[in-house]
Amino acid sequence: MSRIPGRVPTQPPTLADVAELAGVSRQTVSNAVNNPELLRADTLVRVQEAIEELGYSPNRAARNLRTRASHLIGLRMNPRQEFTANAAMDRFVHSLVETSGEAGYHVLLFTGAGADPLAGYDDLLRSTAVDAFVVTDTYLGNPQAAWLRERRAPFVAFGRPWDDAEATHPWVDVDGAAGTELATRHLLDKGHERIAWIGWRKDSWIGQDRRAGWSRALKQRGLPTSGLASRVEDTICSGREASAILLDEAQPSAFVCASDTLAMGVLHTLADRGLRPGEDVAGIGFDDSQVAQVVRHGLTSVRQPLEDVAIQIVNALEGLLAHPPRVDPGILLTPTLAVRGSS
Amino acid sequence: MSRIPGRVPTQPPTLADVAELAGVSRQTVSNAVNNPELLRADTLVRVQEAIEELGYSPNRAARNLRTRASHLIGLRMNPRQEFTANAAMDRFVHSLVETSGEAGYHVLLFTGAGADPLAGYDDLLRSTAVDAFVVTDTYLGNPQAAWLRERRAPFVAFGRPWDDAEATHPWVDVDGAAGTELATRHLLDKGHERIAWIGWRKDSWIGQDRRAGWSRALKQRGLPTSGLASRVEDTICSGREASAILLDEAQPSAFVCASDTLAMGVLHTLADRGLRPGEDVAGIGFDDSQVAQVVRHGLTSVRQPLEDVAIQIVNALEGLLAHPPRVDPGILLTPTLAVRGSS
DNA sequence: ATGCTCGCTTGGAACGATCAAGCGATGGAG
DNA sequence: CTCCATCGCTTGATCGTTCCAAGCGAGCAT
Repeated sequence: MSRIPGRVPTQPPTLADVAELAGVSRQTVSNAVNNPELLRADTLVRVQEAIEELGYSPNRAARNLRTRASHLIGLRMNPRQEFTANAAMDRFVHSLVETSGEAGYHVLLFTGAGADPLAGYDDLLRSTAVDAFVVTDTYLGNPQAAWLRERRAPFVAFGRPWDDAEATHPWVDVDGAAGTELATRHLLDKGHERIAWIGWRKDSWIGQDRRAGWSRALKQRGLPTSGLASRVEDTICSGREASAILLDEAQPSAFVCASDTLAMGVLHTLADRGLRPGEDVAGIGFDDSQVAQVVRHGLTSVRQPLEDVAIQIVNALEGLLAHPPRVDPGILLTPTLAVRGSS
Repeated sequence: MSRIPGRVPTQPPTLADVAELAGVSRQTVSNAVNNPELLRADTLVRVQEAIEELGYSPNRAARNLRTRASHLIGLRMNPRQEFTANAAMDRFVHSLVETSGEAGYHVLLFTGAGADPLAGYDDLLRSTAVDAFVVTDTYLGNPQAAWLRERRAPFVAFGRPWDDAEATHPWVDVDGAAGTELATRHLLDKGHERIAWIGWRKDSWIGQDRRAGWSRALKQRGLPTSGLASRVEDTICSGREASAILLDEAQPSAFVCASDTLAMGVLHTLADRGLRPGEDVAGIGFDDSQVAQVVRHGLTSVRQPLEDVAIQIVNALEGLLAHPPRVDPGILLTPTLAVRGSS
């Protein structure tokens, strides 16, 4: 059945409209869109012309209903913390949207309204609104992972399953230790021998990982680490205090930090004491945030390859959603070092 | 028709399943979900129990197909520019996701792949994937606005229709002039009399708007503006150079800038010359980016009420999508001043 | 000439929800 | 007692697409 002739063109054209115009059946139009190789060349051209002429595009809802797929990927926005790790997030979302767009997927943002972080997932999952999730907040173990697996919801994690080596879901992560090792080596090459670490408390997996790179690099050269490490909250203030104490008690000539925030604290301390960053004392941060780029003289920082992370995540997602599904193994990517004036 | 008895529970429950369990018809279940007031109290309870027991949630695709609505709002991510105005964007997206979530809408991100910024809109529109758009990149006029209107696509703009006073679409914007006026007054109250402006080139509507607030505040007190204004690119380097020249030629005691980026340039110049920000020379930025918050002593900055912007935008969207549609007039919100050490 | 396969096309039936009309029971008014 | 409106729920049709199985003409071998 086609549109009533005198109908206003408010309604978008349907498959049937295209079929009528091209003089073929609905199924043929559907094949022209989804399996063009099934059609004879001349028929295909005719149908494509009709599609072009009407400006037809398949109705997403109808297609989703029939195929039980939405081509949407759910991404939960972490509760907004004014500064921590957020810098990287923005870049990551950008990359993810672009990469998944090329693969025919769109990104659906949502928030876990209030206390229960699973509420948002549950709703989208049960209403079959998304095909899969990208889970990013895996910094403290990840309760979602077990929950999602239990519900057989396809998902890929940005972040290792730290506390669960047996986890079977695909994941992509950045090798934080490799990043801080890179940073520490860079300082060693510049002649520094007393290199301090300012990081997070022990219960942070990511923090422990990043710290490991620093100590590994030093130990490899037979240099000391004891007395040169500090564990604090991820605030500028903490970084500032920690660096002041370390300077007094251990006289390091350089700092490697678990975040740009902490590194900014170091820069503040240097300024307090009239020390020139990069000349008197060096400092390196982590995440290559906007701050690192615009601060005076620039802050050397470990940069996560978020574009590559997004590519790998989308790739893993395509695997999960393929027929039959393919579960990729975890992938660990190596960060780079953005060298600026502070080192 | 219900599920085949022996079927595995892989398939989510449908309306029909709930209906069977509750001993009512499909339509009654539908009403229980969408128009509960139509049911007798005891029936409603019975249906709700069945819904609860099965963990039922309406299938989005089916509902979308029937109601011709997706409850999705399209938001185009601007092509990533490493720093400009991006800071605010992140905060805005957060607020938008949260606010629209409360109104029952989700945010769908997409990118205009490549050159044609309209391609992404067109695709989503024709496939009826989204109900409406939020348009943010209206800084240089907005070609999308005319295009979307022509296609009768509902949309709300974050940003005034500068070049088209006759535009009929709803919009929400922040009064940039009020913000810079606030900043300038703040400096005047501190005793400054020679206050310089560093802004963008004339072809930027937003830049002109922000500049107007500075000159208005000065003229109101009978203070001079000539020779105190500079127009440059939005980079730190430009801000640094412009402020150096202004200091030499016009001896201002304070700067108001069109962006945090430019203000950072000012801070760099002050540091170059051994001047203390906030004590010797004051500086104020715009956007209250992360940088403003973490730079040493802090950078005073005009803060856009992005949470309120999001609320108003969602409100206008709800109007557009209501039956009958309601087209709200444009809304102009007033920013606040985040006072820090630089002033 | 017959039968069979092959390649493309065709009508019918889902997918799971909502809309519009219908229908029996109840109750108040005439 | 009849009529009709109202209430509360049920029934059939429909949204636009893809899947399924059948149709059908042409080509080829027997």
